[in-house]
Amino acid sequence: MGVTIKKIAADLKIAVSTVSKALRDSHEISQDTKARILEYAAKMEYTPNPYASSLKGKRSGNIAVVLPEVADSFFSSAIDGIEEVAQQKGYHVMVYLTHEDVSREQSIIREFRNGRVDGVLMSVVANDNQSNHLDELSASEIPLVFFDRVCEKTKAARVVTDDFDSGYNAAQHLIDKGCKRLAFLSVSRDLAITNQRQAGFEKAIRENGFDPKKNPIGYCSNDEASNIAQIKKLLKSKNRPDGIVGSVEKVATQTYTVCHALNLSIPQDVRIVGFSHLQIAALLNPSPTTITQPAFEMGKTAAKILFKALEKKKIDLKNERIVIPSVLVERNSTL
Amino acid sequence: MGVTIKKIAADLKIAVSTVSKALRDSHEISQDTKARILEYAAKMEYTPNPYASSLKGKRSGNIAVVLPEVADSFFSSAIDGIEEVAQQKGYHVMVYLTHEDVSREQSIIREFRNGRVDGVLMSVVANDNQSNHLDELSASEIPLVFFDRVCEKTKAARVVTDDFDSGYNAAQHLIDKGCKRLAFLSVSRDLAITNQRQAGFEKAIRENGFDPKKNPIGYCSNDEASNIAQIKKLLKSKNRPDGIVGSVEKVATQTYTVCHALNLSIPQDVRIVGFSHLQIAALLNPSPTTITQPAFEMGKTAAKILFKALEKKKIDLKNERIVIPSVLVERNSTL
DNA sequence: GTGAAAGCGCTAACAA
DNA sequence: TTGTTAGCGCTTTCAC
Repeated sequence: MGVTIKKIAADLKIAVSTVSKALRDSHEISQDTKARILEYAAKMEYTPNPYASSLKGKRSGNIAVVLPEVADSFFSSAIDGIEEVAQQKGYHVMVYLTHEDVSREQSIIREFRNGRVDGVLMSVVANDNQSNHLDELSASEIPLVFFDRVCEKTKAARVVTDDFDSGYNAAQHLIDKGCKRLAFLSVSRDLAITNQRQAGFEKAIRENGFDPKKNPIGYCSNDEASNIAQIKKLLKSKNRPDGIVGSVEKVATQTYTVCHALNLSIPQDVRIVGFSHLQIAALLNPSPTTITQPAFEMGKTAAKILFKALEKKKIDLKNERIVIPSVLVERNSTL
Repeated sequence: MGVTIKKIAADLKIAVSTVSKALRDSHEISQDTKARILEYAAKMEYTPNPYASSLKGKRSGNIAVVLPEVADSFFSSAIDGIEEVAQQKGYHVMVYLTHEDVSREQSIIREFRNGRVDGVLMSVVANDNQSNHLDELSASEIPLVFFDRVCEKTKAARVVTDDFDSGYNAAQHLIDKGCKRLAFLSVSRDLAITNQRQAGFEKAIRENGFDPKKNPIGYCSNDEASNIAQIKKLLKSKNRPDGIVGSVEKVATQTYTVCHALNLSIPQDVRIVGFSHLQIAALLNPSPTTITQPAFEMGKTAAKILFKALEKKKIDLKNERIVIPSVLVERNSTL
């Protein structure tokens, strides 16, 4: 092990409690001793053992970020924002990937019960209508903040984007550009955010007097091949849609792939709007019109809320709800 | 707090040590008591406090992954691979971002001195010729494994790709396609991997009888705007190169951006090969020929090596060196 | 086969 | 102002 308080105390022939207090800059300790201790500690490159103090009811200094995946520009940017705030606050970030698997999510969450982390930031898995594990966590003393993919049933702070409006805007944009037959590609009936986006989409459909039956909703999965097959089927159908809203980045890029494969030109044959956070959107062929989500900001904000809860134990943030708007960035896929 | 061993012992009116042993399936404990304890623990949803046992010389169960950034498909895939192995082994992954800043890297590493993590996986910052903090870590009992961006001076296990050969292949591929004047875009004079790639590039230049002076090496930075300006200057010069090797993903996409801005056609005016791990490469305009690095595999392998060291304390892996080859994927940027 | 007790590094009453 | 001591949850000798 490294240098401990005990060793410093022994070397300096003083009590451990004196050292402990000096290191925490207690007013009880004289300037002289404080200086002597601080200097020696610095010289010895003392670093406190975080887990020893966590045992004494203090914090471990670790927070958890639970995500469906990391190979998605939305989530990686969110991590970026979270890590930035955490580093600033002296906290450490643990990353967990659920790969859209509820049972993994459950076992991950359940491991948090005994002090591993002080707080949890999370985006839930799709296809999940179980929320016991989340409710349990929410009921514990460990603060929980949802970001992006929230679980509606569970009481917890949440940071989301304006999903309903974005879905509406995406559809309306396609209609404005002349599309007559839209399709919305969702990923799950159980995911609040895509349901919101879908609801916005449907509102635009109705407002424009379109027939909902002719403007279908497709449900994609976590399996690339089956998504491709499904989108292919959609785009080969007699009544092929001429405008598509991709509710998450993955289905938007998969739609691109299918269009390339079927030799459908974007935007001539099909116009596409995708929810996305791609840095390199401008380089795609053609560059996609996107609903660009404030991923970095959402991560940052979620982390800030969490730290607010961590710093002042009293605050109850369960009703906190922050909405950070997305932006429709027009590019060549909807010319 | 949650349920502790102490509580279980009290409830069952037995000694804490008995409970502890039963939970670790010690042979000292009778089947009966073991069963009774295990059942009760399960019922109470007992989860051990990981940090209490870490204090007793045991492991915390946490490993650190230190990266320059996460918004890069190479690093996010690497995290994916690392997290997969870690979850399997029951370890937890802490992510730290250095943003190419040595001082951040130093303070992050120095925080590892006192038990926060059991082991470290890392890709070093560019522009760093200081390695004291890495040497210190390497000398400590905390095992260290470099992946991708290694520090040559520091003794530690390393997992890399075949950088030299990949650089050579990239240049040779451009030459095969008819390029007469190449450029290599590096990111740092201090980064072993890009230096290796550059050395391979230079070998191809020499072997083909090209004049090194007319096939320049450019050094990009971490600042997007200045890179764009630099690449712009290169591509506007009288002796504009007709073939470019981008040594990391970022400079490759930046080169694309510049070509679009200057109305240079790829591959007619300039051919491009980029080191990259982009999932959606096929969708770019035009689709780029890439040196595709085995990011996921590298992460997995690095993690496996680390766990090998963690499980058997004796092993010294400082000389371990694993090379996982990259693959040149030909697409339309070098037609 | 079970239990009592010491101790990991640190904090916080309480005593001096 | 400084020191003594107990204890956080757990593991591990060593007694019984």
